[in-house]
Amino acid sequence: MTDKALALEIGARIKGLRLRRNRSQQQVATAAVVSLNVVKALEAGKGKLSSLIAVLRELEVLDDLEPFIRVPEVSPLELVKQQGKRRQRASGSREPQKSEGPFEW
Amino acid sequence: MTDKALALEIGARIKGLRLRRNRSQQQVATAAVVSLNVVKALEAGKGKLSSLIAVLRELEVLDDLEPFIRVPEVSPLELVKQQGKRRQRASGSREPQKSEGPFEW
DNA sequence: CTGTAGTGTACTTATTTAGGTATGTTGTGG
DNA sequence: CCACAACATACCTAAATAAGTACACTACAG
Repeated sequence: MTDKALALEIGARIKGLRLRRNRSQQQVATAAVVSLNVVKALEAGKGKLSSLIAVLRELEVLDDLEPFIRVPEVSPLELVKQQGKRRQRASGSREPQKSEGPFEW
Repeated sequence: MTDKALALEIGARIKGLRLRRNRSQQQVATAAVVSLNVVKALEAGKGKLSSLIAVLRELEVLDDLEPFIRVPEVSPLELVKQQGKRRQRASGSREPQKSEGPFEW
């Protein structure tokens, strides 16, 4: 699925949620404190991240995004194994940009 | 949690995912076919929806968004009960938008 | 400790989005 | 069938983002 197609899917989902609640674009826009154009744009797969958040909050579906937000907690015990230091920057290799790097664990 | 705070959380999540894979902002930007500035913006909670999708795809976490995309399927049986018609517009109430409570002088 | 890649901040210009408004089409209730 | 709210499309101006480039700071490998 292309990026564009996914954006359209998200827009369709927003529209579906809105209709399920039987609310007009104008009502949602007003409640989310954005313009009517913003709601139309989002339902067309366009717009800013901040606009998306505002509308999703109004539609009360922000919880569905938490599985993404959630960070796999690392126990304090694991932190010790990591010497209590978390990576703040990438690389670590002195060889500059080796574009493709396998992701092993 | 405010919209702004949530946007920052998402940005932090993106950065965390990137570092977990030990990839630089430039590497992710190039792979996602966006500019370095876009990755920086996203990690700061800003940017467009299309940019977010491109970067999340590159980080291979688009699957985490599916629980949101997923539409609660309605069985064909339920469709019959709904007379096979799905709402295409909101309202249904003949009472127009009661914009603001009565305006008193 | 040192050199440097990675990152944050900042600026310019091009493109996109936001807000406001206007007009035409159509789903829907009555 | 009819009236009208809901929606789509379009245009304008302002604001924000995207892309490119530059520079200062610092985590971190050696």
